[in-house]
Amino acid sequence: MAELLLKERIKSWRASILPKSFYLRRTDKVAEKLLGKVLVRMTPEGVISGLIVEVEAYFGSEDPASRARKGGDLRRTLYGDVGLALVYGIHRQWMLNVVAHTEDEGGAVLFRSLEPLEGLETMREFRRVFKDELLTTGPGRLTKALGINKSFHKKPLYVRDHGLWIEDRGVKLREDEVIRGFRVGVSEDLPTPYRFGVKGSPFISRKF
DNA sequence: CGCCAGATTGACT
DNA sequence: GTCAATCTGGCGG
Repeated sequence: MAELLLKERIKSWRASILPKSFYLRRTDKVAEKLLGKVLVRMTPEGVISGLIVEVEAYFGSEDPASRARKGGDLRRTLYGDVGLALVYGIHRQWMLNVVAHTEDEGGAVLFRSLEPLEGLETMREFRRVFKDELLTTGPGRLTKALGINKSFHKKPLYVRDHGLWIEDRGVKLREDEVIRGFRVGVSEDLPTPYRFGVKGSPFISRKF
């Protein structure tokens, strides 16, 4: 299969931040639409960014793998305002999600893998690895590479104020360039696959 | 405060 | 392939 690098398709003059309304629709639809968008982090060291090549959709309490099942703040956040970051820790890694769902529903999209775009030197510093394929391929790896931690929890990603946002730089994916699979690492999944990836990207975290 | 499950990673056989 | 490090959040007491 031919390798697909999304950075070669960037039309940077069209860069625009994704508005809050982008996240107010079915969680799986948002997940699919996030592929090819750019996750941007502004740090004192400069801009760090990556193209989104792999995501997963998680729903509300009816989803056996959803953190909504846990109750507490995670559940409240999943059912709350869309467009906010949802950050939580597991096995000493930070997981980055964005809250996305229709009215009265709960749901969020997990960022699983990026194609590194800007600030690779800083990423290597944060990650302490030197192979580009290992910088941002995995949910725990990408948060570390971008310097994302719990302080971003519940921060809106549709404004630049907090140094973390998502942009559209005009990268378009055809329907046949998106692959689906079952979610990674969950003990109990739904009968429908809710993992989405860019077909042919060398920056997918694990084989579909 | 203690217990425990967990959307992972990296080291090692 | 196996496996454990090491930490967060929720919940019971």
